[in-house]
Amino acid sequence: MNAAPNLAAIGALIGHPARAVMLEALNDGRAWTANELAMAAAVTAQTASTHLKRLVEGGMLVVEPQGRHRYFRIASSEVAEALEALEVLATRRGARPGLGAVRRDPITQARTCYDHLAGRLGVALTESLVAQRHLGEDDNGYTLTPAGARIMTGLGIDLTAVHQRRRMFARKCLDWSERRHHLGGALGAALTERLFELAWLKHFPRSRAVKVTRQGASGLKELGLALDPSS
Amino acid sequence: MNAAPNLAAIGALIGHPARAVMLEALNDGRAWTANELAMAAAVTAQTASTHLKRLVEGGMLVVEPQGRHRYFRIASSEVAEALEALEVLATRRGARPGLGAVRRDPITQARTCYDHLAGRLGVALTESLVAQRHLGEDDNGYTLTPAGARIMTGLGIDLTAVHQRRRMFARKCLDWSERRHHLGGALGAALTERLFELAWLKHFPRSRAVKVTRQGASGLKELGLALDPSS
DNA sequence: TCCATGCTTCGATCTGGATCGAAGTATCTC
DNA sequence: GAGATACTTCGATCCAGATCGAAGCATGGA
Repeated sequence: MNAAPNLAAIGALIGHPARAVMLEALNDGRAWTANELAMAAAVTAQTASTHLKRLVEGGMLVVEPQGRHRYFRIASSEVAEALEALEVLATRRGARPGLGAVRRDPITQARTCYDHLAGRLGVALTESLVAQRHLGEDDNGYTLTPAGARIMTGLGIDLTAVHQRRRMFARKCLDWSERRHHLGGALGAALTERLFELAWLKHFPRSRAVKVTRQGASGLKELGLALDPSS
Repeated sequence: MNAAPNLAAIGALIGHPARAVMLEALNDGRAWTANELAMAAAVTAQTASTHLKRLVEGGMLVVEPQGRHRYFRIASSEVAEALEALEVLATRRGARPGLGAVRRDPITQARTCYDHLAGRLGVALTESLVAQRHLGEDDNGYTLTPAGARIMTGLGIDLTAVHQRRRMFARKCLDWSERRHHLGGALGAALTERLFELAWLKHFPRSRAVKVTRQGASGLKELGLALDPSS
């Protein structure tokens, strides 16, 4: 049994500029309409339609009709993880944020990587949680300390439900813009979701980029969590 | 900063049939010559040459000249992990081994997935190590028990060196042919390498497929490790 | 040194897939 | 019901990239 034909097919799905833009946009974890994706990719509605059809048939996206609108989103966390792995490679070969430069670009500052927080903010929060000993590190990723469990529960996160999800609990996720780790896995997703629910985070319009709200900044400060990575 | 152009470029590298065959072949962890890869992909040497050049420039492969021969191999474990993540997706959408059928295909039986053992054998050994309590499981992957450490050390594996590698120690790696986990990470790689060194495993010629030698079967049996997954 | 082999480069040919104008279908709003 | 909007399908056009024959360069062996 040879996997190469299907590997090539998946690669080809990702390997076209318009489709890559769409996948990137959808990696904010939200659902987008066909029209929004056409505009994001700077193609006509009919071109977007054929691309989206291929992405759905290829298992990368799922579509939900709501009246005249068709909402597309990434099909699974497996798809997101594969895109993430490719992004790490893509950044290694592409232009990378200068080492010394402080980038002000909203995407590198803070963004959602499907369902968890990435960018400078993602790295900062993660490292802060480690420094405060809310997160430990073991051979395979992060662990949650008793103090960390109290913080999460205090924020309203149901840790039992998080443990029961069929994915890694607390993954060390290599951040493509920072080349350091941010918290992924079920815990990273739960924390990020909760911070959005609390309105401590919100999205820039039509973007993966994320900003910390005023109440978020003060809430995170109270927890002793930093908004900038240590140097 | 938008990552889509580079994402599309990486996808396109993988997304061509001849190149996908080459990447698949190289995922056995060995180095192949340009001619061997041309034959694997059923293209002429000149076509292979242009493809290989693109894969090297794209950071997927590295090349080492040895006299007239040029040996290509996968550039890093990050590349291998990205390919693996895509393979999981690719199998989900492609023809999948029938549930009830017992596949005799050497690739699904046992193969190397870059640097660790996969397929039925990889899953069997992993589950056996878990059943014998040589491996534990935690939130993020596998852990090595004291009994497991004795086994590994007894086999000649330097666990200190394994711990120092900059990658996950003992990863739960979803096997694309079995839809169950096999042992990946630095430990999976070290164990597999050692089993080849001991001549307990050997490759089918020019293939990712792996066979257990007679001494391997008896050595593994002595350790109480199964060659077939439990049902 | 000559011949064989491995590999790369060059240039011409071909094709698969992206693209968009036009048209059609479905849903929404007044 | 009419008009607007969202989206899909159809068909013609175009082009980027794959392909291989030919030629050239590098290495190995007799």
